[in-house]
Amino acid sequence: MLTQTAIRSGLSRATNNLSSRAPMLNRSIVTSIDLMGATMPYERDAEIYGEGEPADYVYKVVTGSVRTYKVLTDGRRQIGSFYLPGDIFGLETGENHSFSAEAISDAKILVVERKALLALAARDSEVGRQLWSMMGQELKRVQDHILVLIKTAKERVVSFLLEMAERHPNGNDIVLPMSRQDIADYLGITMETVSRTLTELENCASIKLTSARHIVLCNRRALGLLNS
Amino acid sequence: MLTQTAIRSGLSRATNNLSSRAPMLNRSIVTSIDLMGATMPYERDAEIYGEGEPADYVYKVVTGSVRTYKVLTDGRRQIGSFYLPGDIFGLETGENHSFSAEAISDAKILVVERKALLALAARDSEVGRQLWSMMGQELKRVQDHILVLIKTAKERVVSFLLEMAERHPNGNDIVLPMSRQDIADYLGITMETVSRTLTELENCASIKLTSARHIVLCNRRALGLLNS
DNA sequence: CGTACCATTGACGACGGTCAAAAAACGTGG
DNA sequence: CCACGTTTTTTGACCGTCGTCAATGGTACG
Repeated sequence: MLTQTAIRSGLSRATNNLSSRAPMLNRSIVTSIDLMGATMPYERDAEIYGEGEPADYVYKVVTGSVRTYKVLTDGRRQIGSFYLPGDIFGLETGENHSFSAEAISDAKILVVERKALLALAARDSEVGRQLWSMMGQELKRVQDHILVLIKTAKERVVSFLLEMAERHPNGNDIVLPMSRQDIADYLGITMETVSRTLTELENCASIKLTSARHIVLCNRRALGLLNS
Repeated sequence: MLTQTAIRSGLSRATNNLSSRAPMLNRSIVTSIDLMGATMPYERDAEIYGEGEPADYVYKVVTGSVRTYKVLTDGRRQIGSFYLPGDIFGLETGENHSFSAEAISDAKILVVERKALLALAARDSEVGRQLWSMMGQELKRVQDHILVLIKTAKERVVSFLLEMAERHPNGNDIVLPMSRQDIADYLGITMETVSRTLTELENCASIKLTSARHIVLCNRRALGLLNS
């Protein structure tokens, strides 16, 4: 696991690339982050940050993937989101992280100081707007998640597949970085139900399970109908 | 139902109270809104705004209460939040409302122009911070809602009761403005299950149903344990 | 080639949904 | 204030979906 100290020393190198006094107008957050951050490696299942820790850094997935989650008192785990390459996560409105974050697979993560980002936003109102809009996207994502959680098990799995296909570069082929248990904890159902539903979808020729982690959507029309 | 025109004419009176050029430093959003807005009456079940409509106004409950909701294609309704007197709602990051809003009971709602609020935020950085923090509260509320939706029916009802008690001024007495159906659509279960669970809680002496809409929490300790 | 780990499948039961009826609460007009 | 009709809530009976527990099958990695 990487220590906060390791992150700091990595950043001290990176932030030298970017004079914090130079004006940077009309530059998008996404490109700004790339210049401001340092890339850090995390291995499979490594914690990136824990729930309740100070949210001093903002993160962007370079390679690999990430899950954010909470664990209830009785041990049940709820996954809040999956983050794929290009996604930004860990940006909070409060002082502390409200979820924990872990690498799903070995991952390279760009780490940026939060205060550097906020300082940039203060100088460049365009960046401020983009921060606001990112919060909005996050809110929308969570609201959509709620709509998934009131559906039947089959609908949840279909929603998940369509969401993943949407976020995936290559059309109907999906390569899942996460385990069945991760999917289950994201959808609020059990691993067994996820597995059963997938084979059921395969039986009605809507999908093809090339391997456990590689799914092909064969009948998007049928999936759309099943999605509520 | 109130028209947009009616809102506008009400506001034209109100905004005259507040010169938009006068500096207003260190004033909280909540008090600012009170001065900037016009109070409008809505009767029971009246629509305040619809999903997808331009989010040109921000609202604050004066009396009565409000529900925000979405209706899925198959008719299922998901209630996003309940808003009680003092609560602010309808603030969006995007241009349009992502939920619909209705008065649960006859209500008086303070209506404020969004752009007036944003203009104020631009001049007064404290107000900007408060807007940011309100978004954060909204995000937290939705995230907590997700955690409720993965629990059992009994736990959901208990969570709901505790949430309402928390937001209520007077200790263990809860007066619910909303119907069983509203509660059900908020918790992702059926009306019947809500009702059954409440009588079950009454049978084990955790609550007392003085009337259908008036609930007394008798054994907070027991309820806390049931909340998982 | 063996050993974990992960995914699938099966059997069974419980929780909660559905449909229907009864009871209670509410509002309105006499 | 009461009688009546309407709406809301409660209760009952039944059944389907999904969770639980357990065994089997598959895959990756040393």
